[in-house]
Amino acid sequence: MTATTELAPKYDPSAIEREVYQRWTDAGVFTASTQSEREPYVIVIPPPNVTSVLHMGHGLNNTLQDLLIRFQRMRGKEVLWLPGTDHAGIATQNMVERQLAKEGKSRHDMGREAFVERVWQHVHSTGGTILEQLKAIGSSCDWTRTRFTLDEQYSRAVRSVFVDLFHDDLLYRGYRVIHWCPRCHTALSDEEAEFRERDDHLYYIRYPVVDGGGDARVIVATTRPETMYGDIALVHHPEDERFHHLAGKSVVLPLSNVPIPIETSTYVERDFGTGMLKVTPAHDPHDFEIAGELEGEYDTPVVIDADALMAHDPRVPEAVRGLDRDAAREKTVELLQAEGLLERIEPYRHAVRHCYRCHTVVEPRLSDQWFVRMKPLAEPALEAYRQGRLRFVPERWGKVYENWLTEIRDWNISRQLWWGHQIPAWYCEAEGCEHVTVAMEAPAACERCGGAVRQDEDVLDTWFSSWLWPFATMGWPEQTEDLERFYPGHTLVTAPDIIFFWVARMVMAGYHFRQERPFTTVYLNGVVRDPQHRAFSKSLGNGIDPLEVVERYGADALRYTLVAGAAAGTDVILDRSAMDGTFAAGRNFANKLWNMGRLLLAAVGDEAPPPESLDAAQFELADRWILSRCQRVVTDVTEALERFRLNEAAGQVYHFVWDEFADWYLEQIKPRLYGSAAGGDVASAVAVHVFQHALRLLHPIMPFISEELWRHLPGEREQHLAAAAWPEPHATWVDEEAEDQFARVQALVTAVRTVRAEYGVAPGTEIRAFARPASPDALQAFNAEQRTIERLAKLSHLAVEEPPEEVGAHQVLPDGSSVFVPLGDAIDVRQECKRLAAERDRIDKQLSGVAAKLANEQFVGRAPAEVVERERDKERSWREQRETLADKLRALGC
RNA sequence: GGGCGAAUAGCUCAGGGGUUUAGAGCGCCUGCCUUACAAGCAGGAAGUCGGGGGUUCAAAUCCCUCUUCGCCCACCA
Repeated sequence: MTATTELAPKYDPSAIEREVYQRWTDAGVFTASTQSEREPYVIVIPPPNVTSVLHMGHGLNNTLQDLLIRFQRMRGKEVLWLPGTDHAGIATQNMVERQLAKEGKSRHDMGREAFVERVWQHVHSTGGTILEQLKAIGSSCDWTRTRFTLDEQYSRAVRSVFVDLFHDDLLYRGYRVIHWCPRCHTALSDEEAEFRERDDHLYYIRYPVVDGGGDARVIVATTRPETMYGDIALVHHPEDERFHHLAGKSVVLPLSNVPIPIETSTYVERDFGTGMLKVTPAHDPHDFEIAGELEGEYDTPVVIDADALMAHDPRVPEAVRGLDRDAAREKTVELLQAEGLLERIEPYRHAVRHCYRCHTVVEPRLSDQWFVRMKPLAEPALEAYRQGRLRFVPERWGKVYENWLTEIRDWNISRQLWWGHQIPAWYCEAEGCEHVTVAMEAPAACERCGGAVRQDEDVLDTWFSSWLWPFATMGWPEQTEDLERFYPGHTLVTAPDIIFFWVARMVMAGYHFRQERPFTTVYLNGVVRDPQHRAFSKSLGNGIDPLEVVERYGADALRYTLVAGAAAGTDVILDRSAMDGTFAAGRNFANKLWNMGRLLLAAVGDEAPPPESLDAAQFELADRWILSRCQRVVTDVTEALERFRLNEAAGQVYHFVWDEFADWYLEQIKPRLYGSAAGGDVASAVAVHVFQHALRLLHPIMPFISEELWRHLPGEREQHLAAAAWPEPHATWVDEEAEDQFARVQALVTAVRTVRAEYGVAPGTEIRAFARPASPDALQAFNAEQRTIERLAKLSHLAVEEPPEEVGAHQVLPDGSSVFVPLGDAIDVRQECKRLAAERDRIDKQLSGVAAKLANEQFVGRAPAEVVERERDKERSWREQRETLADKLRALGC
């Protein structure tokens, strides 16, 4: 017999988690094989930033992935959960630049090579921390396949994609206005420039009309007066009659004193501002487009530089040159006012684009960048969704995906950074030859003229490497065994905020480069928030560190809380100021499991035969009941997991294990286990069997404690639970009769307990009870389980017969049976009368409700027969209860 | 401007046309240190399911509308 002392009375997760994890990795449980015959199941991790540390969002996301992975592994799939990290261009570069700033240096002081070397150092020293932290929450990734988006092999994949797209004319170099972060000093894609509401002003500026006679003015409303020095024209809608008298005229650009023409454009909204718009092609993407459509040649004066400082340009007044854009705005307004050219200023709230990394207001900037032509790539990705080959859970996110792909615009992939994949394009430096060589490796010379070449200094958008993650991690473009075996994958688990950045683009890349979707289901987990529904963030300090939770409550408690608290795709609210309350359910549950394990270890021998090997005739009602319940729970939990109803699965195991197995079954079999009743071997065999099933069902959610208990219990302990088989329901053990009968036993025991509690019968006092069964089934149940009932309800005597004429308490059971507990002097007759009268009134209310329903011909005529029948049963039950109560009241002489 | 989601017990949330009397965890109240577990056991209180209207024999559930929160998208400068 295994000594109980092996397990401490309180579960201490920190004492076992590390070792358990070590045993899994030692045994290679997480390593996927390309050789097995099993069906594959693949998840690629959303690669966290290489320098990041684990936060609760990762905790939730990876717990869910691990749950699915462990579930499928136990179901016999050849499972691959591929881990890795992302080089995170802007984020990582910014981080290292901040370090340099503390040393009083900038990356420009060091030069590109030294800076990149420095970033690598940083990555090597701190990078990968997050992967270690994932182990602490139990993530069963295949660590032999860890990848990084800047690995040499991965870089080849990225370059290869660039070259392929270029040759397919899906990639081009374009000169246009893009989003520029003046702080990060790089271009951003549309997705990376996030809109944020901002309180601003609308400035109404007077532009004097050239030869307009006297003081003719055109008034233009703008939010950005400082860009006016770059104006090349004013435009109004061609059908706007208010301005027809100005046809062919020009205005003087105030402060710059250059004439600019008045033109027309259908782009202009007549109702906004004054109906006249200033065109600043270098500093507004739409103005750039308008300018392109205007007749004639126009310059595109650049009046704001890369640092968002005003240019030293003749158009810019001297007093404004070199000011940053905000100061320039103030100064410009001041100058306009001085010249009487400012009509008025109105408060104005609008959405302004900000850098998604540093939240600086983005500056539109005219420049050369590389773009991916997205429309053709989006087609198959859209088709896949519309034809149901790609599924979203919850479904509503599919519409978000579809909408974005439908409205898709070209993707700017150039970043003016040093950290990342340098663009594999080489420009010819020979005079007059403007040829661009795009190739996997540096060409020795220009492929057209043989002149010297210079590589594009920019790097690629981080997402231009991560969109290849599902296959570049498997060795693509080489045709590897992994690729053969594990692509396409199956489920992607991620947060909805990167549907555009990542999910949609992976689908596009998957179809374009592999002619196959990268996964079939996208499960979107929610966002972790605080009780005010604010997302966790460092600046707010409202976050909870998952590792602190692991330390205090254990990884399983963390996982249980996250899984049980996250219905498909809904946000998870966690309260930092109430850690104990937040994680209590998981921690308490783990402790409960632990103690159930202790009980079984103490009571059960070193061997427990499978219940099938026992003589079924020896099974008592409780045995048949728990075995039957167990089969149903296996079915329900399996189905819930298959349907991604993860929180329901968690709830089902929890309630089965705690409310049914522990509170009823284990309590019921104690006399048998302790030898005071016969049938101990049957009880322990059934108990171990059911508990083992529960541990299997629980393992994907709470891997550590389930594995540790599994190891101690008799059974297949030589095998890791992580690699054990998922249970199959045994239809032959489903026993509805036993479930019904045991439900009656439970009801009767509960009724007596209620009486004891309500009438304050001392816990030690044994009492008598008289049951009046409502049906032969009920009678059979009471008779069969008389001893169980007596024990669990602390009865000295249970009689299934007419109760004596005595004062006592009366309880009605759900099936209409009733129980009477004589209480003699313990009862206060007047109090009891009051209590019973209140009870009678309540029943009358119910009764009249049901009666009214049944009197309604519409209901009886139209509702399904079973519903009507149920109502009839209800009425019968209430009526009986009513009569019984009336008897009781009479007996008491109320 | 368009779209999506949420509003259910003190708190955090499930549920989703008829399932006895709407559920869970935490918290609260009462009684118990019953030899697996006080991180426990037993019992209990607590909700007119955000407001209003509608469809239906039947609405927390479906439809409309309003209010309040949150999110996403968007070229009226």
